[in-house]
Amino acid sequence: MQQVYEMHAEICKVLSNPKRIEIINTLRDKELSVGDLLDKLRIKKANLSQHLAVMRSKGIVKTRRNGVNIYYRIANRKVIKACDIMREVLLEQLSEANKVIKKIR
Amino acid sequence: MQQVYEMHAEICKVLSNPKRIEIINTLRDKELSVGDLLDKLRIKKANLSQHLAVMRSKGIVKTRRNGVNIYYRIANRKVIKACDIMREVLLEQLSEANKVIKKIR
DNA sequence: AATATAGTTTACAATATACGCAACTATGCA
DNA sequence: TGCATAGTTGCGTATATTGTAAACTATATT
Repeated sequence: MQQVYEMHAEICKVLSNPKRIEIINTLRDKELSVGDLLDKLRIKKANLSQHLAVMRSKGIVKTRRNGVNIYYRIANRKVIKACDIMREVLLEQLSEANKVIKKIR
Repeated sequence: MQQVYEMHAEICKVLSNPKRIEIINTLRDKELSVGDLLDKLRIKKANLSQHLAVMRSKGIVKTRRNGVNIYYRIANRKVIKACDIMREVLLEQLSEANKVIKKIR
Protein backbone atom coordinates (compact mmCIF):
# COMPACT_ATOMS: atom_id res chain seq x y z
CA MET A 1 0.00 0.00 0.00
CA GLN A 2 2.86 2.30 0.83
CA GLN A 3 4.05 1.86 -2.74
CA VAL A 4 0.73 3.00 -4.13
CA TYR A 5 0.91 6.17 -2.05
CA GLU A 6 4.36 6.84 -3.49
CA MET A 7 3.12 6.47 -7.04
CA HIS A 8 0.08 8.56 -6.25
CA ALA A 9 2.30 11.34 -4.93
CA GLU A 10 4.61 11.05 -7.93
CA ILE A 11 1.71 11.71 -10.27
CA CYS A 12 0.39 14.56 -8.14
CA LYS A 13 3.82 16.19 -8.28
CA VAL A 14 3.05 17.18 -11.83
CA LEU A 15 0.55 19.68 -10.41
CA SER A 16 2.95 21.05 -7.84
CA ASN A 17 4.69 23.59 -10.10
CA PRO A 18 3.20 26.82 -11.47
CA LYS A 19 4.66 26.39 -14.94
CA ARG A 20 3.38 22.86 -15.29
CA ILE A 21 -0.07 24.02 -14.23
CA GLU A 22 0.13 26.72 -16.86
CA ILE A 23 1.16 24.12 -19.44
CA ILE A 24 -1.81 21.95 -18.51
CA ASN A 25 -4.10 24.94 -18.82
CA THR A 26 -2.67 25.84 -22.19
CA LEU A 27 -3.02 22.31 -23.53
CA ARG A 28 -6.49 22.03 -22.03
CA ASP A 29 -8.35 21.58 -25.30
CA LYS A 30 -5.72 21.55 -27.97
CA GLU A 31 -2.59 19.87 -29.13
CA LEU A 32 0.38 22.25 -29.38
CA SER A 33 3.96 22.06 -30.50
CA VAL A 34 6.79 23.10 -28.21
CA GLY A 35 7.16 26.27 -30.28
CA ASP A 36 3.46 27.07 -29.88
CA LEU A 37 3.83 26.66 -26.13
CA LEU A 38 6.91 28.85 -26.14
CA ASP A 39 4.87 31.65 -27.71
CA LYS A 40 2.16 31.39 -25.06
CA LEU A 41 4.27 30.92 -21.95
CA ARG A 42 7.03 33.09 -20.53
CA ILE A 43 9.55 30.35 -20.10
CA LYS A 44 12.87 29.39 -21.63
CA LYS A 45 12.94 26.70 -24.26
CA ALA A 46 15.18 24.31 -22.32
CA ASN A 47 13.13 24.66 -19.18
CA LEU A 48 9.88 24.07 -21.04
CA SER A 49 11.38 20.97 -22.57
CA GLN A 50 12.35 19.73 -19.12
CA HIS A 51 8.86 20.23 -17.73
CA LEU A 52 7.35 18.50 -20.73
CA ALA A 53 9.77 15.61 -20.22
CA VAL A 54 8.68 15.28 -16.60
CA MET A 55 5.04 15.30 -17.62
CA ARG A 56 5.58 12.77 -20.37
CA SER A 57 7.57 10.45 -18.12
CA LYS A 58 4.58 10.37 -15.76
CA GLY A 59 2.10 9.77 -18.55
CA ILE A 60 0.38 13.12 -18.14
CA VAL A 61 1.05 14.25 -21.71
CA LYS A 62 1.51 12.33 -24.92
CA THR A 63 3.45 13.39 -27.99
CA ARG A 64 3.22 13.06 -31.71
CA ARG A 65 5.94 14.06 -34.12
CA ASN A 66 5.03 15.80 -37.35
CA GLY A 67 8.09 16.63 -39.37
CA VAL A 68 10.23 18.94 -37.39
CA ASN A 69 7.60 19.67 -34.75
CA ILE A 70 6.59 17.65 -31.73
CA TYR A 71 3.01 18.08 -30.61
CA TYR A 72 2.00 17.66 -27.00
CA ARG A 73 -1.46 16.89 -25.68
CA ILE A 74 -2.98 15.96 -22.31
CA ALA A 75 -3.21 12.18 -22.04
CA ASN A 76 -6.14 11.99 -19.63
CA ARG A 77 -8.73 14.71 -19.14
CA LYS A 78 -9.12 13.67 -15.51
CA VAL A 79 -5.88 15.48 -14.81
CA ILE A 80 -7.48 18.69 -16.04
CA LYS A 81 -10.46 17.97 -13.84
CA ALA A 82 -8.35 17.42 -10.74
CA CYS A 83 -6.40 20.56 -11.51
CA ASP A 84 -9.61 22.56 -11.90
CA ILE A 85 -10.97 21.26 -8.62
CA MET A 86 -7.82 22.30 -6.82
CA ARG A 87 -8.14 25.74 -8.34
CA GLU A 88 -11.70 25.89 -7.00
CA VAL A 89 -10.31 25.11 -3.56
CA LEU A 90 -7.91 28.02 -3.94
CA LEU A 91 -10.62 30.39 -5.15
CA GLU A 92 -12.88 29.41 -2.28
CA GLN A 93 -10.07 30.12 0.14
CA LEU A 94 -9.48 33.52 -1.42
CA SER A 95 -13.13 34.49 -1.33
CA GLU A 96 -13.33 33.27 2.25
CA ALA A 97 -10.38 35.49 3.11
CA ASN A 98 -12.15 38.35 1.36
CA LYS A 99 -15.23 37.89 3.49
CA VAL A 100 -13.15 38.13 6.62
CA ILE A 101 -11.54 41.34 5.40
CA LYS A 102 -14.92 42.90 4.68
CA LYS A 103 -16.18 41.86 8.07
CA ILE A 104 -13.31 43.63 9.78
CA ARG A 105 -13.97 46.98 8.08
CA MET B 1 -1.99 35.70 -13.43
CA GLN B 2 1.44 34.34 -12.72
CA GLN B 3 0.72 34.84 -9.05
CA VAL B 4 -2.41 32.74 -9.23
CA TYR B 5 -0.46 29.88 -10.81
CA GLU B 6 1.99 30.10 -7.93
CA MET B 7 -0.75 29.89 -5.34
CA HIS B 8 -2.40 27.10 -7.28
CA ALA B 9 0.86 25.12 -7.29
CA GLU B 10 1.39 25.83 -3.59
CA ILE B 11 -1.93 24.25 -2.76
CA CYS B 12 -1.33 21.30 -5.05
CA LYS B 13 1.98 20.66 -3.30
CA VAL B 14 0.00 19.25 -0.40
CA LEU B 15 -0.81 16.26 -2.62
CA SER B 16 2.77 15.78 -3.73
CA ASN B 17 3.92 13.70 -0.77
CA PRO B 18 2.90 10.09 -0.01
CA LYS B 19 2.47 10.66 3.71
CA ARG B 20 0.26 13.68 3.20
CA ILE B 21 -1.88 11.70 0.77
CA GLU B 22 -2.15 8.98 3.38
CA ILE B 23 -3.15 11.58 5.96
CA ILE B 24 -5.86 12.91 3.65
CA ASN B 25 -7.13 9.38 3.08
CA THR B 26 -7.18 8.69 6.79
CA LEU B 27 -9.05 11.89 7.58
CA ARG B 28 -11.40 11.29 4.66
CA ASP B 29 -14.58 11.01 6.69
CA LYS B 30 -13.58 11.60 10.26
CA GLU B 31 -11.91 13.98 12.59
CA LEU B 32 -8.86 12.50 14.31
CA SER B 33 -6.38 13.59 16.94
CA VAL B 34 -2.65 13.53 16.27
CA GLY B 35 -2.42 10.46 18.49
CA ASP B 36 -5.16 8.70 16.50
CA LEU B 37 -3.26 9.44 13.31
CA LEU B 38 -0.05 8.17 14.87
CA ASP B 39 -1.73 4.83 15.54
CA LYS B 40 -2.88 4.50 11.93
CA LEU B 41 0.19 5.73 10.08
CA ARG B 42 3.78 4.48 10.23
CA ILE B 43 5.37 7.82 10.83
CA LYS B 44 7.23 9.57 13.62
CA LYS B 45 5.34 12.00 15.80
CA ALA B 46 7.47 15.04 14.90
CA ASN B 47 7.26 14.33 11.21
CA LEU B 48 3.49 13.89 11.36
CA SER B 49 3.23 17.18 13.18
CA GLN B 50 5.30 18.85 10.48
CA HIS B 51 3.12 17.50 7.69
CA LEU B 52 -0.01 18.57 9.54
CA ALA B 53 1.48 22.04 9.99
CA VAL B 54 2.12 22.29 6.25
CA MET B 55 -1.43 21.22 5.51
CA ARG B 56 -2.89 23.62 8.02
CA SER B 57 -0.83 26.52 6.74
CA LYS B 58 -2.34 25.92 3.31
CA GLY B 59 -5.85 25.66 4.65
CA ILE B 60 -6.23 21.99 3.72
CA VAL B 61 -6.97 20.88 7.26
CA LYS B 62 -8.57 22.63 10.19
CA THR B 63 -8.03 21.95 13.86
CA ARG B 64 -10.02 21.93 17.04
CA ARG B 65 -8.55 21.58 20.46
CA ASN B 66 -10.32 19.44 23.04
CA GLY B 67 -8.45 19.35 26.31
CA VAL B 68 -5.09 17.82 25.69
CA ASN B 69 -5.91 16.61 22.19
CA ILE B 70 -5.93 18.46 18.90
CA TYR B 71 -8.33 17.15 16.32
CA TYR B 72 -7.65 17.50 12.63
CA ARG B 73 -10.18 17.40 9.82
CA ILE B 74 -10.21 18.09 6.09
CA ALA B 75 -11.31 21.69 5.49
CA ASN B 76 -12.78 21.22 2.02
CA ARG B 77 -14.02 17.95 0.60
CA LYS B 78 -12.99 19.06 -2.86
CA VAL B 79 -9.43 18.26 -1.90
CA ILE B 80 -10.47 14.66 -1.32
CA LYS B 81 -12.21 14.68 -4.67
CA ALA B 82 -9.18 16.00 -6.52
CA CYS B 83 -7.00 13.47 -4.74
CA ASP B 84 -9.35 10.64 -5.71
CA ILE B 85 -9.40 11.74 -9.34
CA MET B 86 -5.62 11.71 -9.45
CA ARG B 87 -5.65 8.22 -8.00
CA GLU B 88 -8.02 7.19 -10.79
CA VAL B 89 -5.51 8.54 -13.27
CA LEU B 90 -2.85 6.38 -11.65
CA LEU B 91 -5.05 3.28 -11.65
CA GLU B 92 -5.94 3.79 -15.30
CA GLN B 93 -2.28 4.05 -16.13
CA LEU B 94 -1.55 0.84 -14.25
CA SER B 95 -4.36 -1.08 -15.91
CA GLU B 96 -3.25 0.25 -19.27
CA ALA B 97 0.24 -1.03 -18.54
CA ASN B 98 -1.26 -4.36 -17.57
CA LYS B 99 -3.06 -4.64 -20.90
CA VAL B 100 0.20 -4.11 -22.73
CA ILE B 101 1.87 -6.82 -20.70
CA LYS B 102 -0.90 -9.30 -21.47
CA LYS B 103 -0.73 -8.45 -25.15
CA ILE B 104 2.96 -9.26 -25.21
CA ARG B 105 2.50 -12.73 -23.78
C1' DA C 1 26.77 17.95 -47.98
C1' DA C 2 25.73 22.42 -45.59
C1' DT C 3 22.66 24.99 -43.10
C1' DA C 4 18.53 26.40 -40.54
C1' DT C 5 15.04 25.25 -37.33
C1' DA C 6 12.83 22.53 -33.52
C1' DG C 7 13.51 20.35 -29.63
C1' DT C 8 16.38 17.69 -26.04
C1' DT C 9 20.10 16.79 -22.85
C1' DT C 10 23.86 17.79 -19.67
C1' DA C 11 26.15 20.15 -16.06
C1' DC C 12 25.81 23.05 -12.36
C1' DA C 13 24.27 26.31 -8.84
C1' DA C 14 20.45 27.84 -5.95
C1' DT C 15 16.70 26.77 -3.33
C1' DA C 16 13.22 23.86 -1.22
C1' DT C 17 11.66 19.42 1.05
C1' DA C 18 11.82 15.73 4.11
C1' DC C 19 13.06 13.62 8.27
C1' DG C 20 15.31 12.41 12.69
C1' DC C 21 16.46 13.88 17.19
C1' DA C 22 16.22 16.74 21.02
C1' DA C 23 14.20 20.49 23.28
C1' DC C 24 10.17 22.91 24.03
C1' DT C 25 5.02 24.26 25.20
C1' DA C 26 0.32 23.43 26.66
C1' DT C 27 -3.14 21.07 29.12
C1' DG C 28 -4.95 18.08 32.77
C1' DC C 29 -4.54 15.94 37.04
C1' DA C 30 -2.60 14.35 41.59
C1' DT D 1 3.25 22.94 42.50
C1' DG D 2 4.90 18.88 40.24
C1' DC D 3 4.35 15.49 36.84
C1' DA D 4 2.55 12.96 32.76
C1' DT D 5 0.74 13.21 28.25
C1' DA D 6 -0.10 15.41 23.67
C1' DG D 7 1.65 17.96 20.36
C1' DT D 8 4.96 21.53 18.29
C1' DT D 9 9.32 23.68 17.09
C1' DG D 10 14.30 24.19 16.05
C1' DC D 11 18.18 22.45 13.99
C1' DG D 12 21.23 19.76 11.17
C1' DT D 13 21.61 17.09 7.15
C1' DA D 14 20.42 14.41 3.13
C1' DT D 15 17.99 14.56 -0.98
C1' DA D 16 15.02 16.59 -4.62
C1' DT D 17 13.49 20.34 -7.59
C1' DT D 18 14.14 24.22 -10.34
C1' DG D 19 16.20 27.10 -13.80
C1' DT D 20 20.09 28.72 -16.83
C1' DA D 21 23.52 28.26 -20.27
C1' DA D 22 25.76 25.60 -23.54
C1' DA D 23 26.16 21.60 -26.20
C1' DC D 24 23.77 18.30 -28.63
C1' DT D 25 20.30 15.62 -31.92
C1' DA D 26 16.83 15.23 -35.46
C1' DT D 27 14.43 16.74 -39.41
C1' DA D 28 13.78 19.56 -43.50
C1' DT D 29 15.51 22.48 -47.20
C1' DT D 30 18.79 24.12 -50.42
